[in-house]
Amino acid sequence: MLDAAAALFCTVGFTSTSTRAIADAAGVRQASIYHHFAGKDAILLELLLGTVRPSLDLADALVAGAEPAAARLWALAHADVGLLSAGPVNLGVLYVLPEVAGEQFAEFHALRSRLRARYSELASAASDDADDRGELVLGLVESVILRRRDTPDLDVAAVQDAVADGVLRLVGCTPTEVAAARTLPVSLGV
Amino acid sequence: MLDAAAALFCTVGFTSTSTRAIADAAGVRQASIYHHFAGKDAILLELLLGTVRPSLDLADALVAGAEPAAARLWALAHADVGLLSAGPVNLGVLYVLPEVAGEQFAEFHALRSRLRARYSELASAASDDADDRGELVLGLVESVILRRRDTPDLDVAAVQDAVADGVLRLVGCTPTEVAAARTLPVSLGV
DNA sequence: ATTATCTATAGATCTATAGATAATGC
DNA sequence: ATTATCTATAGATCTATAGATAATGC
Repeated sequence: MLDAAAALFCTVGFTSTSTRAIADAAGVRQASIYHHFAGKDAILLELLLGTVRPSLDLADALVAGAEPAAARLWALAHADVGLLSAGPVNLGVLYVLPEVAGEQFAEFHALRSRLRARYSELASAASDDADDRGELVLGLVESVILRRRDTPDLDVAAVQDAVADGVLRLVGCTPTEVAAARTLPVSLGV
Repeated sequence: MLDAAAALFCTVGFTSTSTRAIADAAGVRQASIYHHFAGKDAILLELLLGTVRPSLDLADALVAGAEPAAARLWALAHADVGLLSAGPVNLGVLYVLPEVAGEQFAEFHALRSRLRARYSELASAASDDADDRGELVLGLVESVILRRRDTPDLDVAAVQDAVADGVLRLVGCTPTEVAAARTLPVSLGV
């Protein structure tokens, strides 16, 4: 049911997807949706939480790590790009839906805020500059959402490397520092 | 009518906005919409084209410019962040709507493809590296869409500078080169 | 004459609930 | 006994068209 909804929300759109369409794709009757979810909003919330929670768990672990900050930031960006690029559908597009601005999705926004804070912490630790570049860095990572939309068949591994390297350049690392961070194994990374 | 639709599409959502809601906001009757537009899709297309055309015009002009590539890239990123941040509503969110993937919006996608190509040209010219970093650069620029969504009251001028600087770091410019590119006036820039 | 707007409406949805029936777990 | 599913439907939309009326341009 969640899988069916995810596929429809990401291709047809959230509001364009009727509860009947979800039910048909999931092989149940329309009314059965309401036994499991309060409504379409609840389905969307569950999908959103499912995408941000793994990122936040990893970010929490990496922030507490002992490796050089640049290496941890590289690992986080690399993993998040992987999460956003993986899966049969581009769930990231759901972040941007105007409908998601509503109060019903406060829990999702709270988690995403925490993820943003983790990026800021790592970016500051890895940067020589005083500016907070966490926003820029998260922006570059999440730009794979639009990128995947434009080019559905991305070379995921290549994009992961390119974005993670770009993140380090963005916070001010020199090419030498970037190369060092990539080769350094981060125990908790992916 | 377009303004009313823009505001509703960006806040309520595209499919959630009925032709009646647009008409009410514009102060006309629901049926009158159909005298000016074939339907809601046509309104959305017009809005999308209106956001990408100014960017593309400037990009075309800058690609043909004679200033150092880094300065031209900085100016383009700066201006595009301004365009995406300006205006009463965050029109950029419309780019990501699943509904926009359809064939009806081919003209928009064609223009956006050309803009992407311009970014690639400038990024290659400004970079010492062989990789095409145009995608990363455009991604960083467009990340202001999500950023504006999370923080509606951005300091536009500060974000413009921060993103444009970030773009140059992304293509491999040193801090000295970045500083040089910012101070150099680009005749066609904004 | 042309363009813009209006009223009224056909026809097609869509959400969410009520109430019945089947399946499952203790 | 509880959980999951079903059928049927009320009530509320929503889009797009037909046809009438007003405003505008030559």
